Amino acid sequence: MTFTQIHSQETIILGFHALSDSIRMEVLNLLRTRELCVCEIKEILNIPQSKLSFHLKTLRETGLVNTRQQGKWTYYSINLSQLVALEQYLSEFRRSIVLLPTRICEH
Amino acid sequence: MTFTQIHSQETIILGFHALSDSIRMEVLNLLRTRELCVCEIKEILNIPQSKLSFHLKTLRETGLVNTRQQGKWTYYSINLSQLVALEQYLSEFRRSIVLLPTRICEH
DNA sequence: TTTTCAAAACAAGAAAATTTGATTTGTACT
DNA sequence: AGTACAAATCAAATTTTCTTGTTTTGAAAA
Repeated sequence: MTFTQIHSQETIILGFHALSDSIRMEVLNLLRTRELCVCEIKEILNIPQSKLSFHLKTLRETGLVNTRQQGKWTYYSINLSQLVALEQYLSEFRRSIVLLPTRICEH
Repeated sequence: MTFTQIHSQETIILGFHALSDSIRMEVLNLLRTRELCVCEIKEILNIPQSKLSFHLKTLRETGLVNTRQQGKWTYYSINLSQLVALEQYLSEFRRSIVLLPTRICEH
């Protein structure tokens, strides 16, 4: 790769994987304007607690969300920097593209 | 969602899924500066033809690559517009984020 | 029309991700 | 200590994705 790479390719790939699920996307959408605790997300999405926990773990592990524990509750919020990292990866990748004319395979 | 959505959420999710695999990413990288036919990609990546075909299908179905048939060969190239669509989705999503102070769950 | 080669499609098996229900952990309250 | 609730963890079942080897399709050349 010829362009800046702060995050490893593996980190980027895991990030895109985290974004490739509708439940995880819904969670990120909910967190766009405010932090929420698990029980709130669970009630809004109306899914089992362990299922949500699984997806929250994916989002946590890929750095897309932050967590904050307060008493019994755990609050989740968006981690802007990781989102920006993925955005920049795509942006740099796209800018590195050179559209060349058709060619011939030498086989 | 409060912002522009040209592509359906499902299309976006499938797009991110396509980007969440190292072989598919390597293919996209190879296509950054030129189109290549399947046999060329296969030799560069050194993977079985059917395996490559599977991943190329994913890239095709999600609109990330274009194909051009010439004689016996099929040339693959990057579809810029789909890449831009994913980039814009991330960009708009990120810009829609409002970082608010901590709050309290009303449970 | 037979042969050859590129590449898609297919079917079966393997691996990975997701779902489900149950259990555990941690914190606060009595 | 005992109870209650939030949320993580775990194990088993299910589903989806990926891999492998084989077969089929299509285009060109003999």
